[in-house]
Amino acid sequence: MQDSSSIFKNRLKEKGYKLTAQRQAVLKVMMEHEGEHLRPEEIYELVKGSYPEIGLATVYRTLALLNRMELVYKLDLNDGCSRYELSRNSEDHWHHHLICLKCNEVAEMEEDLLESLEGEILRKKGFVIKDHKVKFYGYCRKCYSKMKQDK
Amino acid sequence: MQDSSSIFKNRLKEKGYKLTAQRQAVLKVMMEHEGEHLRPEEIYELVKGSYPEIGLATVYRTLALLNRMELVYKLDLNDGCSRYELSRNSEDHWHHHLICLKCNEVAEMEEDLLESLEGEILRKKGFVIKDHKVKFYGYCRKCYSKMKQDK
DNA sequence: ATTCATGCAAATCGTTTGCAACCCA
DNA sequence: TGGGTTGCAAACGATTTGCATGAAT
Repeated sequence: MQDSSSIFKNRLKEKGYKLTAQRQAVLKVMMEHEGEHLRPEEIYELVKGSYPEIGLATVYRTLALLNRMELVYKLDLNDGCSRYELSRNSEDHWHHHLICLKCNEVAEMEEDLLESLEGEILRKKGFVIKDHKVKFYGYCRKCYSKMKQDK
Repeated sequence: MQDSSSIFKNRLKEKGYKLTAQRQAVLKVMMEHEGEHLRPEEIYELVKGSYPEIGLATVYRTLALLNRMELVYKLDLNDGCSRYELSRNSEDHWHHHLICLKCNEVAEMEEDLLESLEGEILRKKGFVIKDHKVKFYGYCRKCYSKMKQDK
């Protein structure tokens, strides 16, 4: 079993790309924040902790690279910017996000309850699914009970 | 049963907003292109057919207004811009999009196969779902059979 | 030594906003 | 008449790019 950073090294070598301190620093930040949905700007600030000279453009370029290598996952929560998170492993492509309309918190569901749906889509539409993104908008437990109370 | 433009007139009146030629022109374009996923820029060009003096900012403002009134639906296909489509009716919030990774065509699925999933999420997470957006990425029938052939 | 990567600043893209003129109710 | 609405241009925020320098192989 390999961790993200050794996978990264291997894939860089494969493609003839270089392993730089900046690239390692970005990946390290992503690994230290597994499960979070970070904006490029935030990642930039965090990386500056261990590598102060880094430029924002490099962060963008590195995130795009990590995304192509499936080490991070790019997501769009419809809040005007893109967000990145470490992928748990490259096999799992299930990302269910529960977005609270009240407090804007983003919770996750890992479960792949959509599998039966994929079979149905293949049968009905002949469409072969490789990935999906699912977002649910609503009210989280906390906000929902507060809303009932206030009423 | 009311059509979109009479709903629009009523809701504008309700809120003390005004019915202008520009607003009518934008809605007309959206109605003439039901089922399509148009970019604001495209909508702008189309509206100029019947209303050449219109400004792009007005198109944006009108689309935001129509979206708030649930007469159009804003979607994000992760291609770097937002897209709008006429909503069939304000009750249905199910928008399943099948996005082909080969030809980029966007097909739709209307069916609300996710309903049982919503019950489960409520039970497990206490999260009350008001809306959801589901995107499936893969290969459409046409591209998939072409790929098998070419191989 | 070569080639790729970086930092910076300028450029770009989609979108929003300030404002004076305009026009529906 | 008066307040919402428009068109224009300028402002905006996120992201990308050109380029000379710097670093990894």
